[in-house]
Amino acid sequence: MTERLGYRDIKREVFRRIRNNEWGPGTLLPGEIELAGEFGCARATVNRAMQELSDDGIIERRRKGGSRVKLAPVRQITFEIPLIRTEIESKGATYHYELKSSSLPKAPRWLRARLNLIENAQVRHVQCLHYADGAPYQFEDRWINLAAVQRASDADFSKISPNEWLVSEVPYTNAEVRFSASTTVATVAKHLKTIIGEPSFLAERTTWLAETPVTYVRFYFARGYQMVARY
Amino acid sequence: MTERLGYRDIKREVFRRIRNNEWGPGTLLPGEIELAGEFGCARATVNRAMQELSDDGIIERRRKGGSRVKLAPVRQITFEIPLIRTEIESKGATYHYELKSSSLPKAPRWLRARLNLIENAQVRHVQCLHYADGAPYQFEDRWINLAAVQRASDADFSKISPNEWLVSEVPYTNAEVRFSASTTVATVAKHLKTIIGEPSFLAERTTWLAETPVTYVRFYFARGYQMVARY
DNA sequence: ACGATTATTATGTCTATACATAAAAAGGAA
DNA sequence: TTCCTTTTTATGTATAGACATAATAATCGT
Repeated sequence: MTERLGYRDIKREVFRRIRNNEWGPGTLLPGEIELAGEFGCARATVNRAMQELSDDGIIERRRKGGSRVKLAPVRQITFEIPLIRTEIESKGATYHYELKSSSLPKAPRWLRARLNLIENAQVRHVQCLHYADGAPYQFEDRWINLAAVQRASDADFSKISPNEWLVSEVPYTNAEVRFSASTTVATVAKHLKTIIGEPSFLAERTTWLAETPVTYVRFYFARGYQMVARY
Repeated sequence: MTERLGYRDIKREVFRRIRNNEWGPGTLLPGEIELAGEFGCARATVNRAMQELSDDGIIERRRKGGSRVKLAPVRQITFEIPLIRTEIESKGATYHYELKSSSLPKAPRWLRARLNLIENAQVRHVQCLHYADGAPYQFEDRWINLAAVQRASDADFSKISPNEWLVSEVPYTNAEVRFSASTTVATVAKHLKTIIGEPSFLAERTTWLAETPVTYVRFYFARGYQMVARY
């Protein structure tokens, strides 16, 4: 008696054939009913396997057209974006946080443009530093739109970072992230204890709650930082 | 008569309640049977919705424990990594490619260590440049393990980039990608026409076909490059 | 030959039912 | 109490059957 196959087995086997070039790029794959016959399972089981392969960007599926192996594998990388604290602690390092400055200015013009704020809009501006094993790891330069998160005006960021505070206050947001290589400027160099002019990995994030702009933040990483992903 | 609800509707509605803080972080959600009752559909339909919310990192599910809203929304960013040519052309720019150097050296020590190659392993080393609207866009510095891809030894990279050639030769691979901010060195500056010492966005990719190391490549991006993602 | 209509077909999704499995909860022995 | 075993339960997965839907293929009238 043969083993009973689950959708994972089928997914694995179909992927194996694709990887071994038994089914090369562009090949029209057997239909779900045919595969179900071969593997001795229900069509729904094959369907789930193929659906996931499609989600993973391995195959392309069209009604009536059938499934075929993707020609140009527009492969996708997925990065998990944890809290800085989690990231540091998961490396086995000790996390430590320090508030550097905090103010309630009117939003400067460039920020108003970026977040689409009205003139005279008030924001909270916070700068802070995240340490790993006592060494500066990331400098956070954040602007919070008070019209979106009123409680941010009197929140105490000396113990908890604005990052973590916001996650607990406004958990589910849309965001745009930009990664780039920047030149370290004096203010950042002072905190990260790096040299002015050196390359620094920069992550910028703009966040909305539905349509309302919530926050814009720049994360400057210490020298040598690498963002890693596997797929 | 009420509309018939599909798993997308249920997923949307559950997510809406989470976002509106009706179900805050950590909340234990109703069980699948209960939700199926509320929405008037089969448990399998609710199951699919919840499964996807779990994949998206919105909720956490455990057998017997039930589903709960994630405390720290470890949301994930997905970058699409198209071919450079596709990336450039999708911006409406004209793509142009130029081979800069090509050789068949023995793998240097650092590469052997990285790809876990035997001593005296032969590799193909290719340097080339990708242009957008005539301006240097990305410098590609690639090493191909000939033991994994023999045809790479006499492939002609003067017309087609090693990137595209490899995609058609070795379709589905595992890869590790590292992004960082690097200092522009002389050789790269010469090709990208930037200044030595300037920050440059660097992407490194190591690729395996099953267990066999296939290629290691460095992509140096021109000044001002940003990698963008939304979620 | 050509355009419009109709038939066919592979995937998309839902349902009801069943059993599997991990993990919490309850119970029992020491 | 503490540790071990048993029960319970929510999710995980498989199945057969049904209908929906999009897109191709076939047909038909001109």
